[in-house]
Amino acid sequence: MAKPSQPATLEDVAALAEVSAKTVSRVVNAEPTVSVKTRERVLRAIELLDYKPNLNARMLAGERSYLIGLFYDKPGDYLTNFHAGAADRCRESGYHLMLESWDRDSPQFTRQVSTLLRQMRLDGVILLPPLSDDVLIGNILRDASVPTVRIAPRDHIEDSPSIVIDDYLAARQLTAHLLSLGHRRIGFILGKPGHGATEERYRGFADEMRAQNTPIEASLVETGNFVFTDGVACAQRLLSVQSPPTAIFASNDDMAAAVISVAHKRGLELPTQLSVVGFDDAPVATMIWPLLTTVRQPVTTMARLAAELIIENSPRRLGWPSPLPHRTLDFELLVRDSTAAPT
Amino acid sequence: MAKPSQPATLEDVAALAEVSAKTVSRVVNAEPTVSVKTRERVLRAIELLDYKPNLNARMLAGERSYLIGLFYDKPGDYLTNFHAGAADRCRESGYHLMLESWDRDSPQFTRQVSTLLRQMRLDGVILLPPLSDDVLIGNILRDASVPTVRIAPRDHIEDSPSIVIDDYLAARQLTAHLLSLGHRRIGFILGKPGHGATEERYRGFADEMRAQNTPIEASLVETGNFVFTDGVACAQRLLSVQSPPTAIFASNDDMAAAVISVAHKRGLELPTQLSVVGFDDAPVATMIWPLLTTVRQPVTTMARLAAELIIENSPRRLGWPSPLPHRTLDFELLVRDSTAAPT
DNA sequence: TGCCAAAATGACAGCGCAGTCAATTGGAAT
DNA sequence: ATTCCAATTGACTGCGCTGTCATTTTGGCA
Repeated sequence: MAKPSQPATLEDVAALAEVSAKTVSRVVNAEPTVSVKTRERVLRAIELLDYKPNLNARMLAGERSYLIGLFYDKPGDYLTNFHAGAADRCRESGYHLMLESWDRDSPQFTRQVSTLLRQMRLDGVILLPPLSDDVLIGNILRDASVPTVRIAPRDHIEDSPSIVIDDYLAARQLTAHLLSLGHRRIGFILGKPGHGATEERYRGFADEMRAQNTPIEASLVETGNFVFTDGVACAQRLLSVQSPPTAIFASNDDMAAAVISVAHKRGLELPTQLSVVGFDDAPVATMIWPLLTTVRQPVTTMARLAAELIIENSPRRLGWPSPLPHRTLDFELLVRDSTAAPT
Repeated sequence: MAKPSQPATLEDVAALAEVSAKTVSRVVNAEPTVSVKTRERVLRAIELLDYKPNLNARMLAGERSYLIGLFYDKPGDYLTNFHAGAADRCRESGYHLMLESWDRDSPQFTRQVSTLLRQMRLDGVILLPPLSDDVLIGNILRDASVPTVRIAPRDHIEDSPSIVIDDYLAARQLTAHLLSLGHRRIGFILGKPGHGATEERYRGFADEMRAQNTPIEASLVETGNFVFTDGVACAQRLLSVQSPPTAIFASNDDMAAAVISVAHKRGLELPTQLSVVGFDDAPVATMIWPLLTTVRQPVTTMARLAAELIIENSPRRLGWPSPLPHRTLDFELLVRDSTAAPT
């Protein structure tokens, strides 16, 4: 592995292998029309010169960019995991990730996105919630015909693949767990209205309650917008009603942590006097006591899959395969220390 | 703002403005040698065609890439904030961030990094801890002469700028806070050995204790490696000694959360029976009860600054200005609910 | 052996821009 | 008006690669 001060180019390899630059290009791009003998000679030259194709040139000349956009707006802690998973998959195929942070509420949002898209070709874009449900950005991407994969969108959008877990089913199972422990008065803290997960998780809760003939009291349903501070307020209200719930289902772990912190402050004994479940297995879920019973999404796997969908469809620019890939991945129910039978 | 299906190029603008492509290039790059009249005409044409320079072409043709690498390996929660800050600053100057996740312990680490560097020109790289102290990656970047900014490195490395907060001073102040409350037996949980912050924070603690004639007991110093689970073990040991400490200084918030969770589990009354301080103002700091007394690093500001250093030095490829910029930013002492006078 | 289609290879242009250097212009000084 | 220099502008090239299409080679078959 020689290490020339000036990186080797296609021409250099071509000269060494005594073929044309175009043939080297063919080998690099794994085009089938190269004889075995030639291919091997070229590969040896590539090895020898430690040749790496220049991405910028490829982007400029070719129709691929080897770049995938990962767009987010105020994500939770999972961003790090998600990025790691997607980056990993990208590296395997010589792709790269361009992580872009947007502010959906900024007046410049639209302009910024379309500027980016026209500045560089992206082979695809992965949309993280809540961007997965954003019509504006969806349209921009469609108009620019950038293949888009949505993570956990509210609805299946019929022009782009999506990757989800079954929030509804997970919520049902979590509720069933609480019910099986003997809880009957269960409080529920909703996420942010309009967010896909908010509806599904509540629907799962409500259906399971109904299935087991347990009434849902209106006074025990609060809206916490997925954030800790709102969760605190919800918990306080929930625990102040005449006959407080024996268990609380928070739509995510941050809000569950809020419930637990309020309970601690009030001197409640956990989990005996109050059971709490969250959702997401966020870092905080295992950084408090009692450890949260929650649902884990396979974030890293989702990320890999999202990147993979784009990478695999990138060469042929024919659009997505049909039927459109909508993958539902398995979640994991994590029963930990925050749930117990009511006293 | 017309919206042609085919993005406008330099040529298009040149034609409309009735100048040469090169002149448009000059305007776009804010070169001084363009007459006011011409510049205005060109600017109008740019506006009209909504022209955006193609990044790939710029990278290929010019000596700049408008790309900054943000390299990390297992960062904490602050990554999201850091990325957002850096991305923000980048966008202001038409730059982009390439977030790269490495595994320092992987045998392919070196090869992967140098492959990336030869695949695309980066105008600079920002190294997040613990990569800031990594000699291997430092050398690769130096050999490739990629301007590098280190975040919170252990030592000032004299060939690249760094951005730090004064961990030592912050730790002293945090310790002084505990001391002023009346604590004398104070436990300490160290971070990961070798990590820059680990040493500085302990040094600050030790110096302040010494300055106030308070002995440090060897049995009250544990090593928690900055992670929650190790923090749990440390806390258990610390609270099991014959006469346990009345306060515990954890080198970061995750470990402080661990102390609090153990205390809850043991039924200790917080903060009266045990005061706890953390470091970083991580998300968990405000997602538990009692809210953590801690130190906030201006992560977003650090990120902006790091990006800015690279952006500003990018045009002239003369290397860093001298003296080398080593910025120490102000931290913020956040006294919240986890500290009180001992009973 | 010769013929032909298929397979393999190469020549060349051009992606969109910035660097180089030569050509032109403008204006101040004479 | 003339001269001269600095300010301004443009022509041209090449960055490293891929797409297109022409050319050469190969192998199967008559």
